[in-house]
Amino acid sequence: MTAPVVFVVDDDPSVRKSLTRVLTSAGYGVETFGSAGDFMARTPFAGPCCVVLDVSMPGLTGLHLQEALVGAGRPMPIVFITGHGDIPMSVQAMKAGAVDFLTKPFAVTALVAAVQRAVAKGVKDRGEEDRTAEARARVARLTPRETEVFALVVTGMLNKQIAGQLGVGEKTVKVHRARVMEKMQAGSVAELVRLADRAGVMVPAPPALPAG
Amino acid sequence: MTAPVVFVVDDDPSVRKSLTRVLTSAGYGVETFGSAGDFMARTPFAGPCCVVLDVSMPGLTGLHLQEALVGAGRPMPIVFITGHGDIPMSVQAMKAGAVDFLTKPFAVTALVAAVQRAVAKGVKDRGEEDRTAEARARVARLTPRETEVFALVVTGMLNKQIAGQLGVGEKTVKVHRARVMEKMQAGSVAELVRLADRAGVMVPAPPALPAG
DNA sequence: CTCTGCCCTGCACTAAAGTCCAATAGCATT
DNA sequence: AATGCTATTGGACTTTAGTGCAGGGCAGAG
Repeated sequence: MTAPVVFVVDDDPSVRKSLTRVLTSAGYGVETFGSAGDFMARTPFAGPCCVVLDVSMPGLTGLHLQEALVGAGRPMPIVFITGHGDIPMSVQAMKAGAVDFLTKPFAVTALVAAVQRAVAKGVKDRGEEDRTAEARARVARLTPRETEVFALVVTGMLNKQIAGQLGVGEKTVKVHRARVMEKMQAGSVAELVRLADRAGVMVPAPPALPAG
Repeated sequence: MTAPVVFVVDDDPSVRKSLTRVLTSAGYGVETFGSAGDFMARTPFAGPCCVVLDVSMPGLTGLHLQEALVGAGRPMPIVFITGHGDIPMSVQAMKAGAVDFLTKPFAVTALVAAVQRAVAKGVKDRGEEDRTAEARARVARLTPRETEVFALVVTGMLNKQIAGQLGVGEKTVKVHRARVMEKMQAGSVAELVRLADRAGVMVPAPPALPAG
């Protein structure tokens, strides 16, 4: 059981030092960075973690780093700290998903509490993402036809109806369906439906009828 | 097609007047209130709407009103405006779900844009809530036994397994199951699963085996 | 050309789910 | 006692889903 890691990003060495002391004594692992760029260069961390970030820094600001992390598909829970922030800045940060936005001087307990919430959120979000990614990965292994059948099955349609919709025999649907269950590693329709919803599977538009 | 309504809550009559002018010309219906209490007393509005709220008011503040609305099970999207706010205040508001937090003086376009986002969010959230409430209402109509069967069906278990789990005959399960489908107005297992997930149905703990 | 992957299908059969009709029984309310 | 809701089950039967084995066609890679 490794302790959660807090990444401190601040251009002021004395702030880094004091935050390190506080967070370490609170039981967290701590890594410090002097600029947003330095942090972005770090290898993505897989375990429980969060970022404590100074909003105003030379070069990439904290808000920019926040955007960059999201843009890089590497979203992380962020606790902002600032000495000279303003309301629009804090609002933007919160809109972009920040966990908290503290102004100096702040109580140590407030920071630790925020970090704790951030780590918890990170773990939760990571779990969600992982499961969604796994579901999508499985969907990606389906052949085009299997994907179509999959989408219709989770609609609740009968094999017969699916067959009609796709213009193939019912038997064919059964075969595809069996493969879908296997590839999606679903033991039941219920599981299949949940996997579909998680992966965001959409029903394909039904083809125009050839004529009544 | 009625226009969305914006509820303006501000203790300053001149602000109410100018906001009314701006929002009306932007195509919104507007109702103004001089205090949080006045607004709480209003009959809940069913259509698309949002609140434009001054944070600092005598009596109940904007932040308190925000809490009160949530506490009353009547959450509404809120756009805060303030002349003398601070960062902690804005952060608290955003954490509590505010759509935006504008400081005076603000651009009219910024307000209108925020209101538009708020109304959109309100419509979306309302829809979600309605559907969840509907699902729960249906679940509430189930008898205890039906509820158990329901919970197990959406797990993906076979009738035979459910029968074993509940200690009844497979036939009995079929009967309950049919009633569940009817009462839940589900046309397929897929729909049933989605209703269950939306209503937050949990699987009951399996009874201890009588002995291996 | 062969091999492989994808798509389509038929037949036969088992298992599971859904649908009627009908009946018994406990429990609570009226 | 009568009525109504819930829970339970049986029997008979139809419809679906799932499985195994068999085949065919088509297109791209080697």
